[in-house]
Amino acid sequence: MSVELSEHTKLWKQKNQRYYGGGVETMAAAMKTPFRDRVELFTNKDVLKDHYEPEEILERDEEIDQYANALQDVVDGWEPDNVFVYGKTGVGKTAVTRYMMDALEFEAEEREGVDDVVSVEVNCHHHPSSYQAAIALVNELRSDTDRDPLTTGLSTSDVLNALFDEIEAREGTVLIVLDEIDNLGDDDMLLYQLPRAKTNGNIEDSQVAVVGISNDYTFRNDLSPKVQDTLCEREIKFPPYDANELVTILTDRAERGLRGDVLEDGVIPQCAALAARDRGSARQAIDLLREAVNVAVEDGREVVSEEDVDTAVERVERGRIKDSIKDLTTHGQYVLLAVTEMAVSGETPARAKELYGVYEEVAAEYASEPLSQRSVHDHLNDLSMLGFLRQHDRNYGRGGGQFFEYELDVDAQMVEEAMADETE
DNA sequence: GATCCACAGGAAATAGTGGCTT
DNA sequence: AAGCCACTATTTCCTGTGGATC
Repeated sequence: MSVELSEHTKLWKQKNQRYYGGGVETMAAAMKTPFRDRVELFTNKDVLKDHYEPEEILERDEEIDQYANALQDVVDGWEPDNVFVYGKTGVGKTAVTRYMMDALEFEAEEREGVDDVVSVEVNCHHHPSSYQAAIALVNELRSDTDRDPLTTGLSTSDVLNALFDEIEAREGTVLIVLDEIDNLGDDDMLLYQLPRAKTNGNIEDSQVAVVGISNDYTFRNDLSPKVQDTLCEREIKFPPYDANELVTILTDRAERGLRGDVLEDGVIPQCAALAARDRGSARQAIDLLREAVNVAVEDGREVVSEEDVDTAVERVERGRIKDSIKDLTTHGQYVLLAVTEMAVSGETPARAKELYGVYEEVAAEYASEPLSQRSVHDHLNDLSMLGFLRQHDRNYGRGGGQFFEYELDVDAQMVEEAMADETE
């Protein structure tokens, strides 16, 4: 009986034969490794990664002007306005804000008679309540001193007082940047307290301004009116990038991060067009470009073609789904699986009641007590918000009543793959 | 125009986690 | 160790709602 040997097993056997057969001196010389020679297309990989911060901001001149206008008071030595920045993900809000903060700190240093400026940034995605964000702010402010960081367990007022103390100790202008501020939901406490710290006498020697960054414009309307007025003294809107702007950005990144001759002419325009049509996000466009290059590299080719972009689209989408599935609670995942199962057997759109039955089976498969219907409702709602599901409002009146039907809004196969990795 | 279906989703209560203070 | 405190995920109970039907 003969077994078909894999490519790598054959190589391994050959190596052993050559070495133990005495043909070569060392193991290394006999070795033919599974690693291939491949041509390096990147000159700097970081430039195309998510966390890369561009040193130059492109195609956002108008927004930078508006920003500078809003913060001019700081440079002139006045109490600054609070700023509310909004726009979808990947349109440069955070990058421009960081750039402005650096510029501001520098400018304040240069000018005579202007107080020092300090900026602290906290991402509310990781600290999704006023309380937690306040703690993070204190720790951020303490990070360049030798004071111990705060942990949870303190009462709200203790945390606030600690925060005011830190701000006061700076004796200058403190700009508090709250990124992804919509994650605070309707928890106003911090947003209410900070702008009023001065009038309430919590702070005397320093000045505070809040810069709120939000993906979601409706967040502004959810705030209580009092907070809305103070927080949104200045509003700066970041529109999505159009295809031309994305071409500029991608061209710049390609020049910094790739060898000169690796992209076919159509690649950058195609990435730009796809991203512009979808969300107008620079991050998305750059992800596409990077993955397209990776596809070519893995294939051992030296030139990136437009077909590689098509493959990249699928990969990026898959990665996105995988990441957000990871963030779901286990029961959120089961509910999603239930919908996926029904979608595969062609039973969607389905109403919550039907889905609940399938969900119970899924939970049983994972030896988990099923949650109540009410909770599954909430999970279905969450999944719709996150873009996994689409909700259809149905109303058949007296005979049928009002209810929702749900269907999958992403590729069923991708969900199954991602879930398989997740629950292994 | 009143009625009523079949839910959606709000409110309050509960259980459980993790960490600080005394 | 006991007592707080904040926070999350969940359950139970219950009110609200749009529009087809009476």
